[in-house]
Amino acid sequence: MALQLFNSLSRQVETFVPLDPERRSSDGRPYVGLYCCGPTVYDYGHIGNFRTFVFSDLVRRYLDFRGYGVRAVMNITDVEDKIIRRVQKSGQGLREFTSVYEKAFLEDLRTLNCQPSEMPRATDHIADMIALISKLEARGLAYRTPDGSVWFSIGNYQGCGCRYGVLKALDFSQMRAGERVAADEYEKESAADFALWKARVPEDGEVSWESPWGPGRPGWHIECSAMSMALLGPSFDLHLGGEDLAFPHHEDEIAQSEGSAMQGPGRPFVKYWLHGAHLLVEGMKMSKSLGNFFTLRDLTAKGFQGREIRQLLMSAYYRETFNFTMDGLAGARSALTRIDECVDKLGGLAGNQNAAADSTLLSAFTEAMDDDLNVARAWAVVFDWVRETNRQLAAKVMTSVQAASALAAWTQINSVLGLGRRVVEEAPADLLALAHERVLAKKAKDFAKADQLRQQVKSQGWVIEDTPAGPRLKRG
RNA sequence: GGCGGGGUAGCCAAGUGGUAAGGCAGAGCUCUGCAAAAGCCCCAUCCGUCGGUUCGAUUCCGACCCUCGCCUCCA
Repeated sequence: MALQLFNSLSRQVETFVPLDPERRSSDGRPYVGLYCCGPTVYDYGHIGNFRTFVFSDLVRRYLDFRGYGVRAVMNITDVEDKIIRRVQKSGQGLREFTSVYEKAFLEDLRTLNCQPSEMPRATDHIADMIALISKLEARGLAYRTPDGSVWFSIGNYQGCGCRYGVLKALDFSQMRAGERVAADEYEKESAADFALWKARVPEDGEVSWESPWGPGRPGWHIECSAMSMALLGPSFDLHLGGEDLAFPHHEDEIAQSEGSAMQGPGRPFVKYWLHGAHLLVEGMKMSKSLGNFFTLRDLTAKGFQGREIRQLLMSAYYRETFNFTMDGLAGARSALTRIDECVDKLGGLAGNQNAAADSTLLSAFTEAMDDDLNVARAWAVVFDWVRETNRQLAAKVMTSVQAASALAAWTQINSVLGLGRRVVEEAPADLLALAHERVLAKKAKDFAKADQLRQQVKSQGWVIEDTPAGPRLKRG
C-alpha cells in the first residue's frame, strides 16, 4: 500500500504521488516540497496552534520515514493588524516586538521536538510580495483604490476561467453579510475581494514600506503565496495549515498564486492541501474567560514535558476535533512511561548487539500511518508490541538479537513519532544523601527511621523508589 | 440562513455488512519490611434515538435529537 492522504482540494483520500516523481532532493531521494502556514508572532503560542505544528512535523517526519527528501518551509508572519496594534501600544519597534515571540516560538518548537524548517519572515520578503502584486496587476487581476490600496479582483479572476472556492463549497449568495465584513471594506469593488496591499494609515506608525502604489504594507494572504513560491517554486507538493485557514486564507493564496500564471499549463500551485482540525480544551472552545486557555509555556510550567504534550497532541486523527484535557495529559505521561520502561528493558537485553529492524512491527506501523496518518491505529500497533514484548521479557524467552531487532524497529518508528527518550531529572545531592542514609537504616532493620527519611525526602517534593539497583529518586 | 465535522465503556479514542483496537482511570494478582515503580490479568451482549434494507447493521438508507466548527481576526 502507498501513503494515502485526504486532499482538501478533492475532498477525498488520494494516493500520494509527488508532483515531480522523477525529481530528486540533494540526498538522492524523491523530492517533496512542503509548506505549512506558521505563526503570527504577537503572543506566545497556545496548544491549539501547536496541534497544527506538531501535525505538520508528523507529516514531514512520516514522509522522511517513507523515503522522501522533504524540503519544509514554515513562514513567520511578523507584520499584520494585531501585531501593529500591539507594537503601537508597546512603544517598541516592529522587529523589537516580534523578535520576542519569534524566539519563544522557536523554543516552543524545540520543546515539542519539532524538526526545524526553513522559516522565512514576511518582512524579509516584501520585495517578493510587491513583485507578485505587480504581476497580478499587469494581468488585470488587481486594482487600486484611491486611498492607495491594492485589491485582488475575484470577478476578473473568475472571468479568466479560474475557479474561486475550491477548498470549501461556498455559496456566496447564501452568505450572511456579517458585521465583520464591514470593518475591512474600504472601497473595494466586491465583498469577496481581498487586500493585496494596504495603504499606510497613521495608526500604522513606522510599519510601512515603499511600493509602486505608495507607502503601505502587504495584505495578509500575499506573504504565503510570495514566500512559498520563492522558496519552493510556483508549484509544489503539500501545503498544510489549520482548518480555519482553508477559507479565506488558502483560497486566496490559490487565487493569487495561480492568478500569476507562473505554474505553467496544467500545473497547480499546490498538489495536496492538508488541514488539521482544531482542539477543544476540557470539552470547550479554548478561551481566556473560561480559564481553559493554555500556552505551551503554561503547561511546561505545570511540570509537563514537551514529549508528553506532543504525545497527547498526536494521539488522535488530525482531521477530527480533539478534546485536550488535563486528565489526558496525565494519561499521556503514564502511556509514555509504559513505552519508556519497555524500551529501557530491551536496551538492557540487547546490549551492544546489532540486528535488522523487526519488519513485522515496521510494516504494521506503516500500514496504519499510510491510512491518512491514522495515528490512533499506529499507537495501537505500538502498545500491542509493548505488551507482547513485556510478556516475552517476563517469560525470559527473548534473545538479545530479538531485543536488538525490536529496538531497531522502535528507533525508526520513533523517528516519526518524535518522542525522543525519557529524561530523568537528577535529584539534589542532599536528598541523595538522605536516600543513602535510608539504605543504611534499612540494612540495620531500623524501619521506623527508614520511613521517617522517606517522609523527609517527600516533603522536599521527591519520591524514593526502591529498585534492585538501589533507591531511585523522582519528582513526586 | 448556507456549508462541513462528530456522537462507540468513567475519560480519551480506533474500527468493521458477520458480532467491538489501543491508551488512561479502576478491580485482581505478582513483586515488596512498608511503599512505590513495573509486569501480568480483568473490565462495552454493545456502538445518540426511531424506522427501513438484509439471513445478519454499530457499520448501508431515511428521519429525528444532541454537539462542534467555518461563512472573510483565527492553528
